[in-house]
Amino acid sequence: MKIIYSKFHSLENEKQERIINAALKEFAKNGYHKASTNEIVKEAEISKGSLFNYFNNKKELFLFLLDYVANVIEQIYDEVNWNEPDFFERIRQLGLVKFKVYKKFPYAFNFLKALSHEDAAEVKPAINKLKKDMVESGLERGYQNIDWTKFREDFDREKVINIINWTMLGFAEEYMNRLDSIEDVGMEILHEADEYFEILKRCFYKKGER
Amino acid sequence: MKIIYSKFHSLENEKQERIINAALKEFAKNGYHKASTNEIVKEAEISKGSLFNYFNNKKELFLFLLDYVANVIEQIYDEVNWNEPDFFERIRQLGLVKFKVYKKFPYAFNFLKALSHEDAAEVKPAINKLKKDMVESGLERGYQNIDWTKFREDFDREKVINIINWTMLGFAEEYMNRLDSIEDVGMEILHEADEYFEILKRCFYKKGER
DNA sequence: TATTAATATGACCCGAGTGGTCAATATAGT
DNA sequence: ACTATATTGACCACTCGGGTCATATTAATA
Repeated sequence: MKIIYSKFHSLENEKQERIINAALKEFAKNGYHKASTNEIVKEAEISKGSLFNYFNNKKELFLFLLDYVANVIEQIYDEVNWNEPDFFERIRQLGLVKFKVYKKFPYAFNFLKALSHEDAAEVKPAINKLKKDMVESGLERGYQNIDWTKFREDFDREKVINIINWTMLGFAEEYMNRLDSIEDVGMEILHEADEYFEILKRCFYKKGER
Repeated sequence: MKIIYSKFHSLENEKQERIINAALKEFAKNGYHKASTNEIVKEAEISKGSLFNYFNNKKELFLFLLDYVANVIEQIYDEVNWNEPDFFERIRQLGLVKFKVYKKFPYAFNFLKALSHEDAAEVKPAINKLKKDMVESGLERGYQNIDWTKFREDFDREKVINIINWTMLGFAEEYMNRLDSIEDVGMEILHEADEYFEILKRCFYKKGER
């Protein structure tokens, strides 16, 4: 049975986002149990009473976030062109869409990542369901339609893919650390990422491929 | 002024390690403020009274750990052969030594990493000092004596180094996630890492270099 | 504008958990 | 046997947790 959270949804958008971001941040940082609703209402600039008016309790708030984030991810996947055959162009697109999400919900990915270490029994089943759904709908699409013939054949493909992904992850993290605030990520990040793509292409594509 | 913690140091080694690891784990996971001394004594299998006998209070315990970890890192650096000119051999060695430390203090690196996000005012100055010292003594040595002529010259060297490092970091993390417990890391990890080195060498070294 | 309905507020509740203490106990040394 | 040292965990004062609710503020209706 699906809960509708009508109280919350009839709020102005900006307030909704403030609450979502505050909650994502707090849960991501501290996990379900140690996350403080006091901290959330302070960050979201609403009163305690309001929060518990929109969501009956902490657990409902958390479950709402799970669902919300799942939808956001779903949306990301829908925006990507899964027919693009060039591997680098594909992850570039994925990066771009993720970047847009990041601007709106800076803590969504941290929240998602933290889920894997979550051990609160009350929310574990919901988390496992989310994971299952994401693997099914996500990895299913995964790298379909990619033109692997562009790649050199003398390397283990899985390892090459890992190197490329870890490079992007490492770059993104290092880039974030360079900034003072998580909020002021600019478009420059993509230019710099492209320079890494350029190197990796020349390493892993056959000569002459672009 | 340096505190000696004589009470603690006259304990049997095994007990010292149990306490250190329990404390590192708790602080790494929860940060200074939210770390619980109750949790630490439970994990270390000592009584509350004992902990506060060895260390007068939470802050002293934390400062002790800072100092201890700094020394461990220092030791790592001393074990590495800084004359080895081959870049990959060098970080392989570093990995090996880190691996040894990891077996003894599984949470030391998590603890160190968590320090950068620590915001407890009571311990901030000590953390900053540690960071300063580590950058000075560590990055100083850094990549000295490396034979850079082995590398292709048509790539930006800094970016290449980043790719290699991020690959190793990504690999290590992925490897850890594959394991059930942080404790059962085996030597196989090095063999698998070597396979990545092989790929990266063929990418970034000039033809014919090994 | 007066009245009602809907929202938003934060002081307050009680239970859980905090860092830290200390009289009582167990162990070791002589 | 006696003393000195090491260890224990019940206990304390206090903070902070999720959640409530009477009151205050705003919006809607007339």
